[in-house]
Amino acid sequence: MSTPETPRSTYRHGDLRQALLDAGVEMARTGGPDAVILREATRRAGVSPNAAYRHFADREALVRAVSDAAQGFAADRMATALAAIEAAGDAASDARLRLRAVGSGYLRFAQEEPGLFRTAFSVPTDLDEATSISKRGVAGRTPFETLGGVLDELAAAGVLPAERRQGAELLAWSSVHGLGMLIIDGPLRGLDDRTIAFATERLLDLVDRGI
Amino acid sequence: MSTPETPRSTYRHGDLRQALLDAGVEMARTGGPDAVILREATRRAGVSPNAAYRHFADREALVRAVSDAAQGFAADRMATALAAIEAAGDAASDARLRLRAVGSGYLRFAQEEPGLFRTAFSVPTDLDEATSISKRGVAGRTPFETLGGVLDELAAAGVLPAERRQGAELLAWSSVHGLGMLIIDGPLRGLDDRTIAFATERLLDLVDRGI
DNA sequence: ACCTGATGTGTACACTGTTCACAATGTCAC
DNA sequence: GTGACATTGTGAACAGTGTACACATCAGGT
Repeated sequence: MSTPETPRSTYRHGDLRQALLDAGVEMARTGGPDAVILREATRRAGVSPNAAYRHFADREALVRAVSDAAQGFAADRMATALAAIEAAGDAASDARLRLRAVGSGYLRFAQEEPGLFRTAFSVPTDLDEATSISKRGVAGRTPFETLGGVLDELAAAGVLPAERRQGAELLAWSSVHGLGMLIIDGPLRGLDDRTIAFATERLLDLVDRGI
Repeated sequence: MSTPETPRSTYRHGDLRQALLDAGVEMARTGGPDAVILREATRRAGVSPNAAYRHFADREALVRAVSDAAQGFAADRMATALAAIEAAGDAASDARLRLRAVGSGYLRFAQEEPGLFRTAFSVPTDLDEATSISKRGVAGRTPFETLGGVLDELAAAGVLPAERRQGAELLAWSSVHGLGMLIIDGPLRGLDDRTIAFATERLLDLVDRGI
């Protein structure tokens, strides 16, 4: 598991940065940000420990890069959840369904990939970086932008009063994010899937009523 | 800062467990759970590194103890916020005000003591331990119990429909907790106090409408 | 063919958590 | 009292971590 694929004949690695990032993602997947360990990443890449410093200033920089990648994965999960919704009813109820989809995609990601979720969302980042390219999923949007898009739809459909649109990301995100954290390593940890699914539905109800 | 108070003449320390816990709390206050470092705690207590193992199985056990203590502090903050509310109106609006107080106490704690907040609420604990004695504040209640009490008042006053009372802790807690995490080291980190206060009020509005 | 910058290596240091054998002390039965 | 025993603290040691410094190796432009 921690052995390099092949001893590598060339002096240069080729794409060490990416290799370190990939290794970091795998470690984060199993143990969250604290499990991202620099030396182990270099070991998996089949390279000496210090080689990492040619690509990342320090361990924290690596963890941040992993965090960005993890946010991209989260964005993907949200996007697929969105794509699964077929528009049928009027614009208003469609928009509401889509907000729910975003929330449940986010929470499913938390449940299925707790390590990556924690790495994505509990590593310090500033708000002005919430739209940075490195956090984008394959669809080209960050989680923050994905949520924002759905809120725009809600506002356009008249469900969300215009004066409440600004900053609404914050509220929706807070609620859902909080449940995610509590499920992962808060007091709700280890509850069975049915209970979690139920809690998710009720939380989405709350947001739907309160937003 | 990291030197023992006095070189200690007796072989026995006297109350090493508490001394280690206190040191741990101070470290957590400045840097969160990761900053709780076992050797440093023993250093501050003026004792050899291994002495800690007579009182805590390993570092994780120490961190958990610090986490419990931090939850006690959070409970205190919530209790004082509650105490500041003077009952004036009818039972219904009183109960709603008290729920807001609990939420804003929780969030104030997050803002003023981010390190302790993270230590309190992002260290794995099971739900059945949410009422453990070690997490109690000076008023004798854990944060979970404090919230539960106010929700009982809401239900009694008829604001919260009885069929929605069960599990309501989860919803309220999730929302507020999420905002706390986002403020501390999520994308909202470093926002000014006014913005945070505004976000808090809006989030409490959401909970008030949606619970 | 050389120079230069980029990338990887080797050695080394301070620090961490943790284990093992051992020392000092309190406590309790007799 | 006086041992025996359990409790609590010590010392030396080990593996593992992040990181700095000097050095080696190479790719590409002149």
